[in-house]
Amino acid sequence: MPTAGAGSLGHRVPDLGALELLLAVARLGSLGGAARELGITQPAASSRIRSMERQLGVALVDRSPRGSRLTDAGALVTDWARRIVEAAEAFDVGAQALRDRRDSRLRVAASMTIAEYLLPGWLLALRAQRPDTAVSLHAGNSTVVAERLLSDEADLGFVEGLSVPTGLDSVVIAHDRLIVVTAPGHPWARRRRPLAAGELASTPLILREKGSGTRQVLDAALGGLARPLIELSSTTAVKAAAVSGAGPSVLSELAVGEELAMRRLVSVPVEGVALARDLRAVWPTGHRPTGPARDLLSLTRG
Amino acid sequence: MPTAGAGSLGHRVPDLGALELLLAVARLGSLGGAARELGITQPAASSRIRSMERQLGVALVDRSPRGSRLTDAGALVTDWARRIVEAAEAFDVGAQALRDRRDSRLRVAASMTIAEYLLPGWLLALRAQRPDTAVSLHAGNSTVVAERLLSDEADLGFVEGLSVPTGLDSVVIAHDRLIVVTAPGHPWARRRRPLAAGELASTPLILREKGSGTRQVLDAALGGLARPLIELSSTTAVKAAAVSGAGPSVLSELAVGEELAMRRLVSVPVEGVALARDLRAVWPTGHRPTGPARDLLSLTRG
DNA sequence: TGGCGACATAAGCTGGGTTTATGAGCAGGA
DNA sequence: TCCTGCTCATAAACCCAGCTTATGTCGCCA
Repeated sequence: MPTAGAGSLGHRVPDLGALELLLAVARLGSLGGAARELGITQPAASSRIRSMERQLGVALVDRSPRGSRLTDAGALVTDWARRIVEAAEAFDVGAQALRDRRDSRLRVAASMTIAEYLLPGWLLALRAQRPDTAVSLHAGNSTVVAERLLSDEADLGFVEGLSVPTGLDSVVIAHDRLIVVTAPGHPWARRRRPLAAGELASTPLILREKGSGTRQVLDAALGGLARPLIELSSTTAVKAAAVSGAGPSVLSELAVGEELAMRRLVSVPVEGVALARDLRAVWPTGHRPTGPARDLLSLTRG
Repeated sequence: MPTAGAGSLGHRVPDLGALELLLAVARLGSLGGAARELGITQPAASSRIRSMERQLGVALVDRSPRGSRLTDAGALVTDWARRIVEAAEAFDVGAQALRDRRDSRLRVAASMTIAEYLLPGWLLALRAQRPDTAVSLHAGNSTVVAERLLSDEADLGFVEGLSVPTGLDSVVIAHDRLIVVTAPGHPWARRRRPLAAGELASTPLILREKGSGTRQVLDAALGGLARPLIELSSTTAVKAAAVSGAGPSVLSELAVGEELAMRRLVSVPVEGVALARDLRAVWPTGHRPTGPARDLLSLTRG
C-alpha cells in the first residue's frame, strides 16, 4: 500500500546528484568549491542549484561575490536532503556488497532482517575504517547462512533465529525485541496498563506469513496461538497496513524505529510474553574470525 | 565531515524514478503494470530496470512471459530502495510546504528541530487523511513562531523551548530528551554505571554553538558549565564528529535515533541531570485550533 | 489455431546537465 | 588608484539517458 498522491516523486524531488551538491555547498560555503569537490565545473554547479531552486520554488542559497550561504529554507531543505543521501549511501554500500565478487576479502552471509536494517550501517562503518576491504553479501535464512559458512563460501554470518545452527560458534551482538504497535488512533495506543498475553493472543493481528522469523518468535511466545487479521508477505507491507490503521501488529523493534520516532506508529506495552530474540554473529566451530571478519564483528558489538 | 569515499553517489545509485519503478514492480509483479501506474510505457520501464541491473551488477527481477518477480537480491535492494523513497517523500511534502502559498489552508510555524525531524512525518500523515489540504511552513525559533501566530501569519505553531512565549496557549505533544552519546569505541560506551553530572560537566563535549536550543537546555541542566571540545553550527556536523570518534556529545534523542539503531553511536546513561524538554504545539490564547489545524494537532498527539 | 498478456528490441527524438569561454561584482594589497 | 584573485552568472555547443512509437517473440488459454 503506497502513500496516496501518486504522481512520480522523481519529478518533484531533485536527483541525488543535486542533493549531494547542495550538501557540499552547505558544508563548503561556496558553489565553486562544491563543484570542485564533486569534480564538475563551477557553471554546472551554479546551473544545477538554480534549477533545483526553480523546481522547489524556494530560494536555497544566498549568493554573494564572497561565497554562498544557505537561506533558512535552504538549511531545512538541506537537512531533509541529508536523510535521502544517507539512505542512498546505505543503498550504495549494500548494493556493492551484493555483486558477487570472487576476490572479496570478506564474504558475509546474513538473515534478511539483519541484512536489511543493520548491515548497511556496519558496512559504512567498516568502509570508514578500512576503505579498501571488498565485501560481498549473501542474504538468506539461518539454514542458508550455516551452509555457506560450512562450505567456506562465507567468512562470517549473522542470524536472528531462536537457536544456533549446529556446527557454528556464535556470539550475541544485539537484542531484538518484537513489539506490539498500532496506529496512533487505535484504542490500545492510549493504554497505560500493559496488555496481557491472553489479550494479545485473542486479538486478530496484522502479521507476516507463517514461516517468517518474526512469526516464528511470536507463535512460540504465544504458544502457536497468534490470530492473523491479514497475512502479508513483506515487513514493509505489514508496516504500511498498521500505519494506515488496519489494526495492531507485532514487529521487530528494528523495523519500526523510524515510524515510532515520527509517531506514525505507537508501541503498546505488553507483559507476560517473551518477545525478545537474540541477534548473533556466527562462524564455523573453531574458526574464530580473523582479519576483516574480526573487524566487522567488532563493529557490530560496539 | 562527510563520509570517506568521495566519488559522487549519483553515478552509483539509481535515480529516484528508477527506485520508484522498482517498488512498483515489486508490488504489482509486472513491468508493464508498474509502467502503467507510473504513466510511462512498457518499453521504458523494461529498459530502465535493465539499466538499473547493469548499473548495480545484480539481477533484480526474474522475467517470465507471465510476469516478473523479484530475485532474492532484488528483494533486498528493494527494501533499501524503499528507505530512500520514504526519505524522498518526506522531502517532497516538506518542500511543498516551504513554498509560500498565500492560499494555504493551514499555515504552520515550527522550530528547527521539529521542522527537521517531526513535521515531514506529520504532513505525510495529514496528506493521507486530507489529501487536498494545502500546507505552508515557516521555520524559526520560538520568538519567530510566536510573532507569526500573534500577527495571524500562522494558524498553528510548534516550539521546543523551556518556556511558552506569552500570549500563547499550548499543549505538550511529545517529550524530547537530550542524551549523551559517543562512538562505540569510546570508554563511556562500555559503562554500566550511569555518568554523574559532575563528570559530564567536566568533560569536553562536542556541542552546538551557544544560543542553540540544545545548548540552552544543556547549560541550564548543568548550570552553565558545559565545556566544549568543539563547537559546530549544525546538528548534523555534531553528529558526524561524534560518529567519527572525536569525543562524546549531547544531542536530542530525535536527532540520533537512526545512529543509535545502527550502532554508529551509543547512548551513555546519565543521572542527576535534567535533560528532558517538552515539545509543544502553540496557538494564540483563546483561539483554539479548528479545521485543518485541529487535524494536524490531533495527529501529533496520537 | 487465433488471441491475449507480458517482455524484448530497434529507431528516432528531446531535454537536462555538461563543458568551454567569457563577463561582472567585490575585496584586499601594492 | 588599479591590479589580482576570489566569487557567481551567462551563453553556445555537445552528449547521453530516457522517452515514445512500432514491431517481434514467447507462453498460456480458449
